[in-house]
Amino acid sequence: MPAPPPAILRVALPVPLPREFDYLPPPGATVAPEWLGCRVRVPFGRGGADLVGLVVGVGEAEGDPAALKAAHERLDEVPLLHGELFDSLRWVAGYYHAPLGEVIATALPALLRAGQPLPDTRRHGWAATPAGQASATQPGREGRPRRLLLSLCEGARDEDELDASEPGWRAAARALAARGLAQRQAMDAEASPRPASAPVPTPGQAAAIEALRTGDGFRPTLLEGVTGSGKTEVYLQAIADCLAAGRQALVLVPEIGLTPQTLARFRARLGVPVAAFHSGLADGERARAWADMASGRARVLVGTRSAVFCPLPEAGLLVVDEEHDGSYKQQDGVRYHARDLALVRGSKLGVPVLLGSATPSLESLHNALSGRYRHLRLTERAGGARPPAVRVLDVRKRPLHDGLSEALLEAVDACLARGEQALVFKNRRGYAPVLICHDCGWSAHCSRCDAAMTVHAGGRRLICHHCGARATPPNACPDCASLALQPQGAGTERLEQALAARFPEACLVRVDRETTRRRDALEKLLARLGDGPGILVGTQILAKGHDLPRLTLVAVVGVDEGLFSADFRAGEKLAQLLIQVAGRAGRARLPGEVVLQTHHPDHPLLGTLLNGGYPAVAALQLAEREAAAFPPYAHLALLRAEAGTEAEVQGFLKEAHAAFEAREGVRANGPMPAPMARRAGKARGQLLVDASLRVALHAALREWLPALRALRSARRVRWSLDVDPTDLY
DNA sequence: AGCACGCCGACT
DNA sequence: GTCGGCGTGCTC
Repeated sequence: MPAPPPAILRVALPVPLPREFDYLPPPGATVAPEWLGCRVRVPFGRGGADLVGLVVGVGEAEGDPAALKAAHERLDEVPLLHGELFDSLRWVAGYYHAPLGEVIATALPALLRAGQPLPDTRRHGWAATPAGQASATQPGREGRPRRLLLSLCEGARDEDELDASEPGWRAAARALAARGLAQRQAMDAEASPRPASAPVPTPGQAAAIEALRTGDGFRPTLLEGVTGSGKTEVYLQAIADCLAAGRQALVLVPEIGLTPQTLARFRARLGVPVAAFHSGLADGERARAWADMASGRARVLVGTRSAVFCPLPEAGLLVVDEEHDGSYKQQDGVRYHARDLALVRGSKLGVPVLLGSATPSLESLHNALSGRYRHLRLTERAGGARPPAVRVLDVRKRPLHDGLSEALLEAVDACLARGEQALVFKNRRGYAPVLICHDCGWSAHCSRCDAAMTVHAGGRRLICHHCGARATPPNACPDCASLALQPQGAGTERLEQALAARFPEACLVRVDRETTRRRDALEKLLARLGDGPGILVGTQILAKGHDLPRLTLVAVVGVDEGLFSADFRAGEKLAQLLIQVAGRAGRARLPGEVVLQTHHPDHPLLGTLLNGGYPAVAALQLAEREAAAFPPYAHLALLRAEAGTEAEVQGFLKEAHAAFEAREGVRANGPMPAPMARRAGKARGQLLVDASLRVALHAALREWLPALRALRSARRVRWSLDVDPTDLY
C-alpha cells in the first residue's frame, strides 16, 4: 500500500494574485484540521522574504510535493479567523473580486497582519506599592504623579478607566513605577459601572423600540428619523436589549461621527465595556479592541468603516448609524462598503441589522419601500423642538459682499442680537476657489491636475486640493501681464474674514479640514464657541453630530455648485447635505431658522426639498434613477485606469472593452471621459459596466478579470475594479 | 505588489 | 571599463 502523499497547507497571502499557495508544514509538524484559520509565516518569492498568511485549507498535494516550500512556523494555537467572520471575508473576496489574501490583510489590524500574537485581553490596572502607600503619607512635590499616587492609595484603578478619566496618566504611572511607588497588575473580575437610567422616550421612539423587540434572527430595519428625533436613543435601547440577552453589539458610525462625547454617552448608558475602533487609535489599541471583541470581554464595539471586520462571536445586533454616509465606502484597495458588509454579516450571523439615517441612501430606501427591509420612522423631534423654518434667499442681481448677501448678514445680525449662535455653511475651504484675471479671463490651474488652484492665506498662496501642490500667486497675469488678478468666489476662509469685519464683537470660529487637522481640534473649537452669541463658519464637517443648543440660524451659502453636477448621485448627496446641515438649527428649546442663499431659487430640487422634504426628493430621484436605469434599479462596476500618458490609459481601456464578452443585460460603456482626466500628473480614464441583474454583472466580471490580467497593455497602467462605485471618477 | 534577471547610456 | 535605467516574468 503506497504511503499517502504528505498533507499540505493552502495559504492565502497578502499579494494581489487571485489564488492561494500550497506549503508543506514546518519541519517536524503534522497538518491537522486545527490549522484552519491560523496564521503561518512562510517564505515567498525568490528573495525569500517572509510573509504572514492564513491557512484557508488543508489537504493533499495536487502536483509534486517536492516542488513545495515548507512554512516557517505556525503563529496561532487557536484559529484567528473562523466561522462567520471567515465566511464573510470569503464573501467580500467574491463580491468585490479581490484576492482572499488581500481581503484578509484588509480585515486584520496591522499588528495581527504583521504576525504579532493576539493581545492579552485580561484587564490590567495600577496599584500603589507598600512604598507608595508610605510615600503618600509624607509631604511630596505636587504634580501629576503625586495626584495619581494619592488616587491609587485609595484602591487599584483599571487602565481603561484611567484612559477615560485621567488624560496623560501613563507618563505619571511610568514615573511612579520607576521609583517603585506603583505597579501594574492584572485586575480581578471587572466591576461594571451601573448603567445610567434611560430618559423617557418620545412616543415615536417608544414605538420603534417596541417594534425592534419583535422577532429575532436576521432582519434589516431602516430607521428613518428626522434630524434631532433621537435615533441614538433607539440604538441605545436596542443595544441594551441585546446586552440583556447576553449578546454583543456592533455600532458603525461615520468617520467624523466617532467623538469622545459619542463614546462617553454609550459607556455611561450601557454599563458594559465599550470598545472603540477608528483610525485615530494606535496599532496596539486597535489590536486590543479586536481581541477584546474576539474574547467576548468587550460587549459593544463602536467604530468606523473598518470596525465591520471585528469578530462578533456572540453577536446580537448590528447598527449602522447615518447609513447613507459616504465614508462607509472604502476608496482604495479592497473597495468594500461597510454598510453592505454589515448586512451580509447580519445575515450570516442571524441577527438584526439596524440602519439609521435622517436621509437614507436611495439604495436602502428602495429596499425599505419594496418591503425587503422593515421601515420605521421617527417624524417628531425629541424634546419638543420644532422643525426649523426654511427661507430661500434669491440673490440674483443682488450685490454680494465676499459671497454673502445683505439679507443673510441681517439674519446673522438678528441672531447674534438675540444672544444666539449662527452657522454659516459653505462646502468649500480656502479663501476662494479660483484666481482669475479680470482682463483676459486667465485662471490659475494646477500643472499636474485638470483643476483650478484654490486661493489660500488671504490670497498669498495657491493650493491644489487634488494633489496638494502649492504655488505662489503671480503678481501679473501670465497671459496678458495685467495686474487685475482677483480671487473669484468665496471659501470658508474668506467668509470668516468677511464675517469678522462685519461682526467684530462676535465670537467667530471656522471649522474645516484646515482648522481641525489636529486631534480633538473640533472639540476645542466648539468649546471656544461656548454658550454665548457667536458664529460658526465651516464645511460639511459641521453637518452632523454635535448638538449645539444655542444654534438657531443655519445660513447655507454654497449650494449652486451641487445643483448642476454631472454625477448621477449629486442630487441625492446635495439633498442629504442640506437636510443634515439644516438639522443643526434649533435642536433644543429655541426655534431654528434656515436661510438658503442661491442663484437658482426655481431649481426643482430646491422646490421639492422645501415643499416635501427629503422623502419627496428621494421619491423624485428614485423615479429618475428608474427611468435612466441607474442604481438602485441597475448595478454598476467601474474599471479605473491610471498611467503616465493618455495613450496608455486609452489603449488599455479599449483592449479591456474588447475583451469584455457581451451577455444578456450587461453592457460595458466607454472608455468614458473621466471628469478629471489628469490628476497628480497622471492620466486617468474609466470604463463603466452596468447590468440589470446583480448575478449577471458578477458572472460577467468573473469571466472578464482573468482576461484583463492577461492583457499586455494592463502592465503599463495601474488599474482597479470598483464594484458598486459611489463616485464615478 | 515586490523582486530578480536582463539588455543599453553617462560616469569613476 | 562599470553603475543603473525600468521592461518582463514569477511567486506554492
